[in-house]
Amino acid sequence: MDVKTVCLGMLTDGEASGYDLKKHFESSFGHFFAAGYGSIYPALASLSAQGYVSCKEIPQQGKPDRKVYRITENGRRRLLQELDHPNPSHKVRSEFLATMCFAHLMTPDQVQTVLDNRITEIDRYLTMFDEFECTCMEQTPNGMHFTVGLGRAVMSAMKKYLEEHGHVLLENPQIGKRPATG
Amino acid sequence: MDVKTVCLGMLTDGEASGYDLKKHFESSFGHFFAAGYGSIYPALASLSAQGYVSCKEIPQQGKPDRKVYRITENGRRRLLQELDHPNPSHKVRSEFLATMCFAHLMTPDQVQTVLDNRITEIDRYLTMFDEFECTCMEQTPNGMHFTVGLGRAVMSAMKKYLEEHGHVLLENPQIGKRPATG
DNA sequence: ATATAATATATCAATTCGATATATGAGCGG
DNA sequence: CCGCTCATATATCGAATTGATATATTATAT
Repeated sequence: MDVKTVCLGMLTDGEASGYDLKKHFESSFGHFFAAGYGSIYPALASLSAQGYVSCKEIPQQGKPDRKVYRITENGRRRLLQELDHPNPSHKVRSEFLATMCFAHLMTPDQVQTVLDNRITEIDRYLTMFDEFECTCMEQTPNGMHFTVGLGRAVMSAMKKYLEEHGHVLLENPQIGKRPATG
Repeated sequence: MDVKTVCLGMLTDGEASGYDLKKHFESSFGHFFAAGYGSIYPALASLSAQGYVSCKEIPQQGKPDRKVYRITENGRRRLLQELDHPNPSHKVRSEFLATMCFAHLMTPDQVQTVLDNRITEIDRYLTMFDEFECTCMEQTPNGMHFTVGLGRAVMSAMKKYLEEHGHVLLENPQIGKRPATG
């Protein structure tokens, strides 16, 4: 399950350009599967070369031609194959938590700032989730509601934990400790 | 904050080889910052070339020489610089959630298997967290306890959500739906 | 006896990230 | 009306990362 497969899945909802897909990656998929142009455009080119999507070029003045992609029957079959994996991964890459591991090397002010900013970001996500539920259509698949709900549950738990336990990182600041490790 | 910086941080706890660091990445850091040999060894080589760590080669018979790295004063300064970023990222890359977005294209059996396997994996993490708290020393920095606690809070919330809402993905299976998108 | 796991380092192709380049129209403030 | 930012739209590129594989030996389990 790479960017290619997620693009393919998004195209089951109807034809779209790379630019359109990027907006999906930013909004509904943003909290668990980010992708930039540097991944999306090569993905679409590759899918097209493999015959999993067809491409319709719509000329525009000023802007580059708009390339609209549509999933093919082969693409649909390929997607079902990719979805048939029993144990898909769920990975976190957190510079935030990595930073907090070394809070004892930072000043309390630095730590507090990082904690505050994380909570602000979580609030941004929670707002985004609310907006999604307000603006989405009835035919929006269950899976989208499910992932947004899970995002909300996880983000809320994280916020609560930060508010309740963040203070332990501010206690006994020990900068410059460990004068002789060996 | 890349693998290089995290390695540098780990080395503030004492000297270690790439192999040793890999074990840290698998255990205490595993749930929020995974890294494989393909990242760790080049990172250590680069840190060494930049003078942020020193390297002591210990010959061994049979196995390759054990290379033990130690953080230098320059490295310590560099680490503090890297830690001085107010808004470190926290990113999720979830093939699991991406798959669940397309649950309506899968059979209920397939979806159930994926959900079950995710819960099993969460339980593995929760066990790992318990073991960490049992086996860690008194001088273990607050930050490590904090990140493990946050991991536990987040994983528990996720498990609860899966148990309470997973069933919505099994309702109205609509495989082969959308016969004419255009 | 055979297979697997642990110790230990290293490389490589494929993938992804993050920034940048290009080109234009719309809207807004000074 | 000039300049600024934002939105539209595609594309590339170096750097970082992933995941697999190679090598070599000993210890443990089947």
